[in-house]
Amino acid sequence: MQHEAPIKLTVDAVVFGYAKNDGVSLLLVQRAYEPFKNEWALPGGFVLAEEKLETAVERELKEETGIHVNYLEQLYTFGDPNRDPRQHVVSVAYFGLVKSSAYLQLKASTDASDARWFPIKKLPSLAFDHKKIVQLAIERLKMKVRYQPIGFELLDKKFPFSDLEKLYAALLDKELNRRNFSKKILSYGFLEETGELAKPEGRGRPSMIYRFNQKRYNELIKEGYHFEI
Amino acid sequence: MQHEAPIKLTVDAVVFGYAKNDGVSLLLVQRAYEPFKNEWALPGGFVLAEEKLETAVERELKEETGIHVNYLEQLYTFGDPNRDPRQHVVSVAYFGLVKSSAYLQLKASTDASDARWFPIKKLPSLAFDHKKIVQLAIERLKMKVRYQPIGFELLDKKFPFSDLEKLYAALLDKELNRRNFSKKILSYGFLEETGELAKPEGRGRPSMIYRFNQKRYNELIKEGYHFEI
DNA sequence: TCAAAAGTGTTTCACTTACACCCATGA
DNA sequence: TCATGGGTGTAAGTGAAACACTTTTGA
Repeated sequence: MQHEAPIKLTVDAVVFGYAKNDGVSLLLVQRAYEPFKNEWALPGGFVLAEEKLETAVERELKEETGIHVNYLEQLYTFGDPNRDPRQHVVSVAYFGLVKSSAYLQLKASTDASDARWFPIKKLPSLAFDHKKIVQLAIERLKMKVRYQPIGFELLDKKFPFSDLEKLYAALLDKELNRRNFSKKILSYGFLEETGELAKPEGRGRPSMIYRFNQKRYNELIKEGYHFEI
Repeated sequence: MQHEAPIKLTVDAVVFGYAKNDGVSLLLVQRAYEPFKNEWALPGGFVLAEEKLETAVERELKEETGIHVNYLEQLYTFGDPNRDPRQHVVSVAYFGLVKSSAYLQLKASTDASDARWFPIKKLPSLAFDHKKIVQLAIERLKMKVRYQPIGFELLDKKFPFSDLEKLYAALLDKELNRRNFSKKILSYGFLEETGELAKPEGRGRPSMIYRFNQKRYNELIKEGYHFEI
């Protein structure tokens, strides 16, 4: 057993963003070195000694993309001995979400650079086993959005109601009855009207602007409430 | 950075069993060495070079307890730098279930030895951060039992309907309306009557014996079915 | 023959679903 | 003034919850 290469530990981040035009998108970076040089991959890298896993993810995201996520949870740990051609590398994958504003920011600052958003319907081929990781993350996102208010992490603090509707339609991948969607989600009581109206784009009545009330949501959870779309 | 101790990787197994008298129980081992010598801990240990994580879990379980689980899924990865007093050890925790028969077997074979079942309502204090791991696993078990048929992994192939009822009452930690429970779970169609009757214990009408039809369940899942208690 | 445990029929109520209609805006 | 997108009221259908009753067993 002596002199065997020890198992290495990395983290990878599957970060989703949302914009009305692109739909749900995934943050990818282009690899600068072998293996898989020039291919697209998840942001991530080795965990430093004495470093927390979450810290490692946030550090790598900052370094490689400049992005700060406002939601982060652990996804799954991938440990197949040959997922990295060089040696046994175990990777703890995280699942992150950014608000629309951060989404647009990256788009502006790194145009033609090595970090980019890809709509999840048009993903390039990916390095390592990252395709598998991404698939799992997408499943998780689609499942989770149904019973936890993570949809709001993809929208700005204030958002037109119609955006929320479009986001859910995109995530659940089906058209939903407008009437029933609004009745249901408003009935929970954690959405607040701001009183503002969206400025109309093209024609049609402008949508009302809402805000997610995290405090109210936490109270409801304490009361044993359980929301589901 | 040279000469820093590399991060070590371990696996831990949170294995649950069920018996009518003890309720839901957790499999623990008594540590033979420092640190935490003689304290109770989750079965587990270091991942070998080129070893899959699941293989490592199953190997450690076999070595330390002789138990073979019939359900195993990854739970969470714990990576806090100081969760082990010796050095930075990252542990991938798994969540396992064994059927009643295996449960009773361990009870018989290792009586007064170093592996034992503890009812989850009467757990001893645990080594490392294992208490936290166990809490997460219990939450997962309670959540998951509501929308996935993992309850059957804790019962034998054939079981009296009343056992299923008691198991669910124990897991959900509330009394449930007998009439409605049976109507609901039987309506899904993945439970089969065997035609047998349980031999009565004490007085009262003997319960009918059922069997979980995994094939039928898989079909239902494919059809987009989604069960929930 | 009685208490205990298990099995079953039916009504009530709440919530989802579906449908229809009204309102505000730009072209 | 009309097409488009957004907001709202309500009837019909479906399924869970509650309740009451029957059956089978050992004491």
